Amino acid sequence: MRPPETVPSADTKERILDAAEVLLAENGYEATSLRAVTQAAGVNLAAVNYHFGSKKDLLDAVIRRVAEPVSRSRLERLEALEASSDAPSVEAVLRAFLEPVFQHLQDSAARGPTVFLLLSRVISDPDPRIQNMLAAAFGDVGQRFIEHLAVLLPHLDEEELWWRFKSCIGVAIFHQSRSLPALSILGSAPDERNLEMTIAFVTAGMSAPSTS
Amino acid sequence: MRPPETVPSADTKERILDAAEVLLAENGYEATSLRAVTQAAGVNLAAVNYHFGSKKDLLDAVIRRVAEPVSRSRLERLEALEASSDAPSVEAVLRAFLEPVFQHLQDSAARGPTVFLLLSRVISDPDPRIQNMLAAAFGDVGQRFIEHLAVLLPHLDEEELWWRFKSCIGVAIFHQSRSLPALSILGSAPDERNLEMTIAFVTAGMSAPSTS
DNA sequence: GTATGATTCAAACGTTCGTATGAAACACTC
DNA sequence: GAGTGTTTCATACGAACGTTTGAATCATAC
Repeated sequence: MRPPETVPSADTKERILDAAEVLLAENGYEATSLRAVTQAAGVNLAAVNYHFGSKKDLLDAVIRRVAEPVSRSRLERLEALEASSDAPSVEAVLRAFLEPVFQHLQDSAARGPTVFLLLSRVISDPDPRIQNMLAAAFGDVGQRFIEHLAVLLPHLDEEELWWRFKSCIGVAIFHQSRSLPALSILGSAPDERNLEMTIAFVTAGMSAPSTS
Repeated sequence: MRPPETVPSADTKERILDAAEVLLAENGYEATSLRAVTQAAGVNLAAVNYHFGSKKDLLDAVIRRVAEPVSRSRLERLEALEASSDAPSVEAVLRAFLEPVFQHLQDSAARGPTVFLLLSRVISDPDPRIQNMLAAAFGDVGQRFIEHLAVLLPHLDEEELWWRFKSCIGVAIFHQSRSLPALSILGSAPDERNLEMTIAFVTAGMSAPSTS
């Protein structure tokens, strides 16, 4: 029988999630062994399969835990824009999309710089199982943002609108990755400047004249 | 003794490279086994270690073979711009950077859409060995382009210039990946339109007002 | 305190991996 | 055609992997 007032072994589950988040981000999915995760979490090897079912299900849980607060914050900001009387600017919409990422980065800074490094690793994985996880975790919110951008940028055909929105995501993801460290030699910029530079770039890109 | 007019077993080496390029792009480095590569290439398992030394060295060879024609074409176009009498536009420089990628895509279309999918997989790998491969394969050329952009965009401090150039790479890479297929539902656009949409986006982003 | 279900644990299973080995097959020179 | 260096081949090795198992431990209810 499960007493409803206590979640059984929430501690073990969370320690596994914490360790898995860091190690999956550092090494990627395939190169992260459950032995390394359970050792870092200080739990038994079998605990992963007991609590999550499989390695893939653990990845799914990690992604969901990261995505949920970001998606919620994005929606809140978008609804705040909708509540305003006049139409928002492109920059305001993109800011509502990007700021929650940086905010989550700062909130979890103690856990290390690995929160969205994980997404930069898994997002390029063509495995349909993983792409479905991402679509389930972020897809609905992305759709909402595209609908708003379509109103603000009516001169773009659907194809170019989606292409540009995907470009915005690519920029944000790429900067959270550890790609091309040679291009990040100066990379000690505070998160706030990184956010402003990103918004300036993608706002200009979004607002460029149509190619059609 | 090696007769200089024939490269010994160039056929086996190239068949391994062809198969490895596709499989590494599809599945990533860790999830690609040498058994799958050698079976797809129709050669013996031991041929990889004989011809390349190790799995990492095979990846290195694959990256180099992809990077070399692109880097050479990029440099040629940049030097053509330098030879011109008047200063090139930002768009012209970015076009010199991006067009060789799309050209290589079309040239190797018969091998499948996997040429740069590979790069989108390995570029997010924090493994220093892999990042060093990429830096060796692309770094010098990137440095040359940054120097040109610095002249054309003197109002950007060094940090923002590098950030924006990295953003351009992020956009190009992300679109070559298979990330977020839901955002590519219309993705039957011809390569040429994809190139023009990319150039429009990154030219506007590069030319945005400075945030400092 | 005893019974019951949830959780943890050490140990093992079968599989797959990258790599190494030594003999066979080949290409070439003299 | 004997000799030499190169390439291929079947096979094996040790290690690491995800997962399973069954007993031990814990927490709770009666």
